[in-house]
Amino acid sequence: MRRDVFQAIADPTRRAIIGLIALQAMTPNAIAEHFDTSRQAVSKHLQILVECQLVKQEQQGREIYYQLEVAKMKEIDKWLEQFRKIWEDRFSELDTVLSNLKTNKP
Amino acid sequence: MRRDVFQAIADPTRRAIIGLIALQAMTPNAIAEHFDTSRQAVSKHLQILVECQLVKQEQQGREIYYQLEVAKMKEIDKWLEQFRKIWEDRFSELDTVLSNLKTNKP
DNA sequence: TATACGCGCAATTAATCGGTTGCGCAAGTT
DNA sequence: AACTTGCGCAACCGATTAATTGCGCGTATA
Repeated sequence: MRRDVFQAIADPTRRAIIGLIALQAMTPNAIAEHFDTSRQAVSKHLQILVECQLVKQEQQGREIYYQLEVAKMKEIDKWLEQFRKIWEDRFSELDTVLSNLKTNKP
Repeated sequence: MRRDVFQAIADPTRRAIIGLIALQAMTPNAIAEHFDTSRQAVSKHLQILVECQLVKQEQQGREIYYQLEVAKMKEIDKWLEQFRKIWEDRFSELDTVLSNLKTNKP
Protein backbone atom coordinates (compact mmCIF):
# COMPACT_ATOMS: atom_id res chain seq x y z
CA MET A 1 0.00 0.00 0.00
CA ARG A 2 1.77 3.08 -1.16
CA ARG A 3 0.92 6.16 0.81
CA ASP A 4 2.38 9.57 0.52
CA VAL A 5 1.93 12.75 2.45
CA PHE A 6 -0.40 14.27 -0.09
CA GLN A 7 -2.78 11.39 0.09
CA ALA A 8 -2.65 11.56 3.85
CA ILE A 9 -3.78 15.15 4.03
CA ALA A 10 -6.45 14.66 1.40
CA ASP A 11 -8.92 13.53 4.01
CA PRO A 12 -10.54 16.31 6.06
CA THR A 13 -10.73 14.19 9.20
CA ARG A 14 -7.04 13.46 8.88
CA ARG A 15 -6.28 17.15 8.53
CA ALA A 16 -8.34 17.83 11.62
CA ILE A 17 -6.43 15.16 13.52
CA ILE A 18 -3.16 16.71 12.44
CA GLY A 19 -4.35 20.07 13.65
CA LEU A 20 -5.39 18.54 16.94
CA ILE A 21 -2.19 16.78 17.81
CA ALA A 22 0.06 19.46 16.41
CA LEU A 23 0.55 21.08 19.77
CA GLN A 24 0.10 18.13 22.05
CA ALA A 25 0.36 14.38 21.70
CA MET A 26 -2.91 12.56 22.22
CA THR A 27 -4.34 9.07 22.55
CA PRO A 28 -6.79 7.63 20.02
CA ASN A 29 -9.68 7.82 22.46
CA ALA A 30 -8.95 11.42 23.31
CA ILE A 31 -8.80 12.27 19.63
CA ALA A 32 -11.97 10.39 18.84
CA GLU A 33 -13.88 12.45 21.37
CA HIS A 34 -13.41 15.46 19.15
CA PHE A 35 -15.21 13.87 16.25
CA ASP A 36 -18.40 11.99 15.88
CA THR A 37 -16.81 8.88 14.50
CA SER A 38 -15.76 5.73 16.24
CA ARG A 39 -12.40 5.15 17.87
CA GLN A 40 -11.60 2.56 15.27
CA ALA A 41 -12.19 4.99 12.47
CA VAL A 42 -9.81 7.43 14.09
CA SER A 43 -7.30 4.67 14.70
CA LYS A 44 -7.36 3.81 11.04
CA HIS A 45 -6.65 7.38 10.11
CA LEU A 46 -3.82 7.43 12.62
CA GLN A 47 -2.45 4.27 11.13
CA ILE A 48 -2.33 5.90 7.72
CA LEU A 49 -0.68 8.98 9.14
CA VAL A 50 1.91 6.82 10.85
CA GLU A 51 2.43 4.84 7.68
CA CYS A 52 3.51 7.90 5.78
CA GLN A 53 5.45 9.17 8.78
CA LEU A 54 3.40 12.27 9.34
CA VAL A 55 2.71 11.07 12.85
CA LYS A 56 4.64 8.91 15.25
CA GLN A 57 3.48 6.95 18.24
CA GLU A 58 4.83 6.57 21.69
CA GLN A 59 3.61 3.92 24.05
CA GLN A 60 3.00 4.90 27.64
CA GLY A 61 1.63 2.10 29.71
CA ARG A 62 -1.43 0.84 27.95
CA GLU A 63 -1.97 4.14 26.24
CA ILE A 64 -0.39 5.20 22.98
CA TYR A 65 0.28 8.85 22.37
CA TYR A 66 0.27 10.08 18.82
CA GLN A 67 2.23 13.12 17.94
CA LEU A 68 2.85 15.09 14.81
CA GLU A 69 6.09 14.60 12.96
CA VAL A 70 6.44 18.22 12.11
CA ALA A 71 9.43 17.75 9.86
CA LYS A 72 7.38 15.66 7.48
CA MET A 73 5.07 18.56 6.88
CA LYS A 74 7.94 20.27 5.18
CA GLU A 75 7.58 17.85 2.35
CA ILE A 76 4.37 19.54 1.34
CA ASP A 77 5.96 22.89 1.75
CA LYS A 78 8.82 21.78 -0.42
CA TRP A 79 6.45 20.90 -3.23
CA LEU A 80 4.73 24.24 -2.92
CA GLU A 81 8.04 25.99 -3.19
CA GLN A 82 8.15 25.92 -6.97
CA PHE A 83 4.77 27.60 -7.20
CA ARG A 84 5.47 30.12 -4.54
CA LYS A 85 7.91 31.64 -6.99
CA ILE A 86 5.12 32.11 -9.43
CA TRP A 87 2.58 33.61 -7.11
CA GLU A 88 4.87 35.71 -4.99
CA ASP A 89 7.85 36.70 -7.05
CA ARG A 90 6.20 38.39 -9.87
CA PHE A 91 3.14 38.05 -11.92
CA SER A 92 4.49 40.40 -14.53
CA GLU A 93 7.70 38.43 -14.72
CA LEU A 94 5.69 35.34 -15.41
CA ASP A 95 4.06 37.13 -18.29
CA THR A 96 7.48 37.90 -19.67
CA VAL A 97 8.45 34.27 -19.49
CA LEU A 98 5.30 33.28 -21.28
CA SER A 99 5.86 35.80 -24.03
CA ASN A 100 9.38 34.56 -24.49
CA LEU A 101 8.17 31.02 -24.77
CA LYS A 102 5.70 31.97 -27.43
CA THR A 103 8.09 34.01 -29.53
CA ASN A 104 10.82 31.42 -29.22
CA LYS A 105 9.49 29.14 -31.88
CA PRO A 106 11.57 29.07 -35.07
CA MET B 1 -19.34 15.63 -5.64
CA ARG B 2 -17.48 17.54 -3.02
CA ARG B 3 -13.93 18.32 -4.09
CA ASP B 4 -11.36 20.40 -2.37
CA VAL B 5 -7.84 21.42 -3.18
CA PHE B 6 -6.28 18.81 -0.94
CA GLN B 7 -8.09 16.01 -2.63
CA ALA B 8 -7.08 17.42 -5.98
CA ILE B 9 -3.37 17.30 -5.24
CA ALA B 10 -3.58 13.87 -3.67
CA ASP B 11 -3.14 12.22 -7.04
CA PRO B 12 0.42 12.13 -8.38
CA THR B 13 -0.69 12.51 -11.99
CA ARG B 14 -2.66 15.57 -11.02
CA ARG B 15 0.37 17.04 -9.30
CA ALA B 16 2.41 16.38 -12.41
CA ILE B 17 -0.20 18.12 -14.53
CA ILE B 18 -0.13 21.09 -12.21
CA GLY B 19 3.62 21.22 -12.54
CA LEU B 20 3.35 21.02 -16.29
CA ILE B 21 0.89 23.81 -16.84
CA ALA B 22 2.27 26.03 -14.12
CA LEU B 23 4.41 27.95 -16.54
CA GLN B 24 2.40 27.62 -19.68
CA ALA B 25 -1.20 26.87 -20.50
CA MET B 26 -1.68 23.64 -22.42
CA THR B 27 -4.33 21.63 -24.22
CA PRO B 28 -5.45 18.19 -23.01
CA ASN B 29 -3.72 16.46 -25.91
CA ALA B 30 -0.48 18.28 -25.30
CA ILE B 31 -0.62 17.36 -21.65
CA ALA B 32 -1.46 13.76 -22.36
CA GLU B 33 1.66 13.41 -24.47
CA HIS B 34 3.72 13.81 -21.34
CA PHE B 35 2.19 10.79 -19.68
CA ASP B 36 1.52 7.29 -20.81
CA THR B 37 -2.15 7.49 -20.21
CA SER B 38 -4.99 8.37 -22.52
CA ARG B 39 -6.28 11.81 -23.30
CA GLN B 40 -9.54 10.99 -21.60
CA ALA B 41 -7.81 10.08 -18.40
CA VAL B 42 -6.01 13.40 -18.46
CA SER B 43 -9.24 15.18 -19.28
CA LYS B 44 -10.84 13.65 -16.23
CA HIS B 45 -8.05 14.89 -14.04
CA LEU B 46 -8.36 18.32 -15.59
CA GLN B 47 -12.06 18.27 -14.93
CA ILE B 48 -11.42 17.64 -11.27
CA LEU B 49 -8.81 20.37 -11.13
CA VAL B 50 -11.23 22.79 -12.75
CA GLU B 51 -13.98 21.72 -10.40
CA CYS B 52 -11.98 22.81 -7.39
CA GLN B 53 -10.75 25.89 -9.21
CA LEU B 54 -7.11 24.97 -9.22
CA VAL B 55 -7.13 25.21 -12.97
CA LYS B 56 -9.13 27.29 -15.38
CA GLN B 57 -9.83 26.76 -19.04
CA GLU B 58 -9.78 29.09 -21.94
CA GLN B 59 -11.26 28.18 -25.27
CA GLN B 60 -9.30 29.09 -28.35
CA GLY B 61 -10.96 27.90 -31.48
CA ARG B 62 -11.54 24.23 -31.05
CA GLU B 63 -8.72 23.91 -28.59
CA ILE B 64 -9.05 24.45 -24.90
CA TYR B 65 -6.08 25.71 -22.96
CA TYR B 66 -5.81 24.77 -19.33
CA GLN B 67 -3.90 27.01 -17.05
CA LEU B 68 -3.03 26.98 -13.40
CA GLU B 69 -5.00 29.20 -11.06
CA VAL B 70 -1.99 30.10 -9.00
CA ALA B 71 -3.96 31.94 -6.38
CA LYS B 72 -5.75 28.78 -5.41
CA MET B 73 -2.46 27.16 -4.52
CA LYS B 74 -2.22 29.63 -1.71
CA GLU B 75 -5.02 27.80 -0.01
CA ILE B 76 -2.68 24.92 0.68
CA ASP B 77 -0.03 27.30 1.81
CA LYS B 78 -2.50 28.94 4.12
CA TRP B 79 -3.23 25.64 5.81
CA LEU B 80 0.46 24.94 6.20
CA GLU B 81 0.92 28.30 7.84
CA GLN B 82 -0.12 27.15 11.29
CA PHE B 83 2.44 24.36 11.25
CA ARG B 84 5.21 26.45 9.84
CA LYS B 85 5.22 28.25 13.15
CA ILE B 86 5.84 24.99 14.91
CA TRP B 87 8.56 23.67 12.69
CA GLU B 88 10.43 26.90 12.19
CA ASP B 89 10.02 28.99 15.29
CA ARG B 90 9.66 26.56 18.06
CA PHE B 91 11.50 23.33 17.85
CA SER B 92 12.99 23.86 21.24
CA GLU B 93 9.69 24.83 22.76
CA LEU B 94 8.03 21.81 21.26
CA ASP B 95 10.64 19.62 22.85
CA THR B 96 9.91 21.21 26.16
CA VAL B 97 6.24 20.43 25.82
CA LEU B 98 6.99 16.85 24.96
CA SER B 99 9.37 16.46 27.86
CA ASN B 100 6.72 17.77 30.18
CA LEU B 101 4.30 15.19 28.93
CA LYS B 102 6.83 12.46 29.48
CA THR B 103 7.56 13.42 33.06
CA ASN B 104 3.92 12.86 33.84
CA LYS B 105 4.53 9.17 34.18
CA PRO B 106 4.67 7.74 37.73
C1' DT C 1 -6.29 -13.41 40.56
C1' DA C 2 -10.31 -11.61 38.47
C1' DT C 3 -12.25 -7.65 35.98
C1' DA C 4 -12.34 -3.55 33.42
C1' DC C 5 -10.13 -0.62 30.03
C1' DG C 6 -7.10 0.93 25.83
C1' DC C 7 -5.80 -0.45 21.83
C1' DG C 8 -4.39 -2.84 17.31
C1' DC C 9 -5.80 -6.40 14.09
C1' DA C 10 -8.74 -8.63 10.80
C1' DA C 11 -12.90 -9.23 8.01
C1' DT C 12 -16.88 -7.09 5.77
C1' DT C 13 -19.54 -3.76 3.10
C1' DA C 14 -20.80 0.51 0.55
C1' DA C 15 -18.88 4.15 -1.76
C1' DT C 16 -15.52 6.29 -4.56
C1' DC C 17 -11.55 6.36 -7.75
C1' DG C 18 -8.71 6.10 -11.89
C1' DG C 19 -8.82 4.34 -16.27
C1' DT C 20 -10.80 2.58 -20.79
C1' DT C 21 -14.04 2.62 -24.56
C1' DG C 22 -17.41 4.57 -27.54
C1' DC C 23 -20.06 8.36 -28.83
C1' DG C 24 -21.38 13.02 -30.67
C1' DC C 25 -20.63 17.87 -31.28
C1' DA C 26 -18.24 21.78 -32.97
C1' DA C 27 -14.32 23.92 -35.22
C1' DG C 28 -11.07 23.86 -38.73
C1' DT C 29 -9.41 21.73 -43.55
C1' DT C 30 -9.85 20.06 -48.29
C1' DA D 1 -20.17 19.67 -48.66
C1' DA D 2 -17.32 15.96 -46.99
C1' DC D 3 -13.54 14.89 -44.01
C1' DT D 4 -10.46 15.36 -40.13
C1' DT D 5 -9.30 16.77 -35.56
C1' DG D 6 -9.91 18.30 -30.57
C1' DC D 7 -12.69 17.76 -27.09
C1' DG D 8 -16.41 16.69 -23.44
C1' DC D 9 -19.81 13.35 -21.94
C1' DA D 10 -21.52 8.89 -20.35
C1' DA D 11 -21.24 4.10 -19.36
C1' DC D 12 -18.58 0.66 -17.59
C1' DC D 13 -14.92 -2.01 -14.77
C1' DG D 14 -11.40 -3.34 -11.45
C1' DA D 15 -9.04 -1.48 -7.57
C1' DT D 16 -9.11 1.41 -3.29
C1' DT D 17 -11.32 3.67 0.32
C1' DA D 18 -13.67 4.85 4.67
C1' DA D 19 -16.29 3.14 8.13
C1' DT D 20 -18.40 -0.76 11.03
C1' DT D 21 -18.15 -4.86 13.75
C1' DG D 22 -16.05 -8.41 16.39
C1' DC D 23 -12.00 -10.15 18.37
C1' DG D 24 -7.76 -10.86 21.29
C1' DC D 25 -3.78 -9.09 23.62
C1' DG D 26 -1.67 -6.52 27.04
C1' DT D 27 -2.00 -3.10 31.02
C1' DA D 28 -3.98 -1.27 34.88
C1' DT D 29 -7.27 -1.58 39.10
C1' DA D 30 -9.82 -4.03 42.86
